[in-house]
Amino acid sequence: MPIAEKPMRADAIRNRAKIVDAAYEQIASHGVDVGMDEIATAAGVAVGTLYRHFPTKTDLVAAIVEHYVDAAATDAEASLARVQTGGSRAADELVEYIRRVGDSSADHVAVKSTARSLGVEPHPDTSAAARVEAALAGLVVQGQADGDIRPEITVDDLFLLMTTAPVNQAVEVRERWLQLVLPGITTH
Amino acid sequence: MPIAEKPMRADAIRNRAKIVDAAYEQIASHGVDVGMDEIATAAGVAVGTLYRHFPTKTDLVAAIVEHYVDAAATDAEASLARVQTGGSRAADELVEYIRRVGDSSADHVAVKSTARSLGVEPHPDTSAAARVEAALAGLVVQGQADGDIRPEITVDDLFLLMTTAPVNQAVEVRERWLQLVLPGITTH
Amino acid sequence: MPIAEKPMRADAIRNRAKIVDAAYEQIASHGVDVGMDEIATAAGVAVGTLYRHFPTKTDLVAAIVEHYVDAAATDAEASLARVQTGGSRAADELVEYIRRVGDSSADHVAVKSTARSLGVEPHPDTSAAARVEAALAGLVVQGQADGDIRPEITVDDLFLLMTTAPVNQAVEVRERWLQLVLPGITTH
Amino acid sequence: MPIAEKPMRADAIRNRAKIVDAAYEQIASHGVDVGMDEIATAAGVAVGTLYRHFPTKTDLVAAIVEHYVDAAATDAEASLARVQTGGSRAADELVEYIRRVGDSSADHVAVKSTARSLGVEPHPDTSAAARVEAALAGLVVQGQADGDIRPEITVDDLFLLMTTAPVNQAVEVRERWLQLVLPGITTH
DNA sequence: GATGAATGAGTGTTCATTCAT
DNA sequence: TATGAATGAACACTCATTCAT
Repeated sequence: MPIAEKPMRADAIRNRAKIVDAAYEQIASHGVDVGMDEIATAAGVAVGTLYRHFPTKTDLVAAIVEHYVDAAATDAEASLARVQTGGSRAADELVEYIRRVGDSSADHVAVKSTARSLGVEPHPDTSAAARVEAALAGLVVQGQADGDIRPEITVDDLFLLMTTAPVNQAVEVRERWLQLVLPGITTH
Repeated sequence: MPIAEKPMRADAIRNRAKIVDAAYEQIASHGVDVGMDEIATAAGVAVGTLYRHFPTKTDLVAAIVEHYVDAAATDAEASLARVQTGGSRAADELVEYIRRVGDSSADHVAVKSTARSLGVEPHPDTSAAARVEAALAGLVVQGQADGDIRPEITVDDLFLLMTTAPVNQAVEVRERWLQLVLPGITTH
Repeated sequence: MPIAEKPMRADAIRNRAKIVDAAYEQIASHGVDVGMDEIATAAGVAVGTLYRHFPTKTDLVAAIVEHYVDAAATDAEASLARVQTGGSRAADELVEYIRRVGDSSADHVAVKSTARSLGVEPHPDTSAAARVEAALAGLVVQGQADGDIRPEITVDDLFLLMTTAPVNQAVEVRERWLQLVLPGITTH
Repeated sequence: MPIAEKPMRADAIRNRAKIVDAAYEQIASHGVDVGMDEIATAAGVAVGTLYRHFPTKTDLVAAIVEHYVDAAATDAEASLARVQTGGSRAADELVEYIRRVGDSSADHVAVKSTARSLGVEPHPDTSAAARVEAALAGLVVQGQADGDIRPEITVDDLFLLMTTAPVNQAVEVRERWLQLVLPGITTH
């Protein structure tokens, strides 16, 4: 039963979003070591405001990761939906999904390493993470029912592979990695 | 025409070794951002000494990486030797080698990311790196001749996988990763 | 079109002044090599504050020099004013001015050499420097019209002498130097 | 009555000379802040050797200054000799001497400021300084007897002017300075 | 609530000097 | 005695965080 939180003021919400976006952008393009001032400037607010929303740099990064996971969750759910409506095959969606996750991280080099370097848990117990898990589970089960995915594969296996994907490398490298890794997942 | 380098003094050699060891240890356990002072203290020398041996933090990290690659090279050559003397099967040695590399890095969390974060080339054109490459090439060729390794596999593929191995995870996780990845390399 | 600069906060202005004063004092009495920390302490602020106002030691010294030149400009203009209102003779004012500049620098040994050693231009194209030049030019012209100043003397000549004055010596020495140098400027 | 000092070994003397030369060169061209290591390297010895000869950087600089004063002394004595043999007029020699001192320092920018910045007395009580003084005294007296030099001028006056000469400026500037300063010394 | 000035511990690095070889 | 490796205090500068306005 959630504690009733006073709703944020409209401009505070707007600021929060601006900050997360700017921080994402800055950290992605200049690495974890961008200063808080730089992030604040990029977000068009003062440092103080930034600290009002995120008491710690770590908190800010955690928010970014959550943001990122959230997008991934929405993506995964869309994949599952396409399968469930008969629009496509589960295994194909799974492969495409892994590829897309790698691609999107690739544009934003440092986010993952950032998260780790600041001790942010890779899989925070967010609802977003849970949503990814649920959607992928759906795809795996269906893929196995189709006989396309190896029966012993679990969602954790997929997480393991995705968290070790060579995100900050050229497309060809990422594609080659996918080809190397696929036989361990699929049945053919 | 050999370059006439004056041999280092005995104590200087000892210090250099102490420094590399301590730096390895410190960076591995506390991340790249350990201070040079901390490293020096851990090595039992003064900062100045550290800087006499490595004019820059980057130089120090490069030396550590080289040290690490060197060990990996010796290991790979031993594997190849065992195969060439008929002592064991190339594919088996390859798998074991990958596992060992993961194990050894595992104790020392951050070294690889460290190297990258400081702009140290992952594969500096060291003789050590060349040695690893040569030995692994030998294993791959033999494994393919044996029909154990997929014909399209190259040494670069192995590097790709090894550099994305989940080094900083528990044994079981690393083992699971190996099982997921193996089908992409071997023929069975 | 005036550049819209947000006015500094009152306390920031106060701090800036405190810093310039303290830096002047410290550098003057202990030489250029006083640490920034020492200057900060003397100013009663933390180093960070010092760096917020002057991003570089060189910037700080430049500010000090400007401060100093500014005072000299005001002084020179006062001299010229006295002459123009008929209150005194141009040549006398000139001599007194040179003496005063020597005196004021004398308390603060190293400022000039400091400026030079940090690569700060001796005559930055500040309005202050221009003001000194204009006022001295006025005095020189009038002194020549009076027949007191040698006709070939220029403002640059005065600068040359003033920048070579023995600022860090005892009064008597400085006075003797003035007597040695005067015949080259005046007609008697 | 000097204490009998054990004569230096031949190679020690050679080293001392090499060091002073190298130090002169280095400090002149790179400023006071050249490291002792750099000086030692330039002199072809190890730092330890340098420190055996000069226990302190200040001592080394003092030695350089003495070296410089020594050359100036020889020069001054030659001037005096030319006057005494009737070869030239004292006042002319004096002016030329001042010009030469400025010139020679000019090649070696930082030496004087160096000396001062390290707290080396400008007129160490060396025999060399005494020789300069004696020779200049001879020139002054003769110049005054000739009616060319103002009667109130002393050797100290000359020192005062020479130590304030704009040594590190272009020839034209130095020449202009000389013209400005001459009327204070001569009778015409 | 937002601002941005102030804080101060910490960083990598230098260099005069000492001392074991 | 000469060597050059070791020392360590000092330096200019940074940046996450706090707090007066």
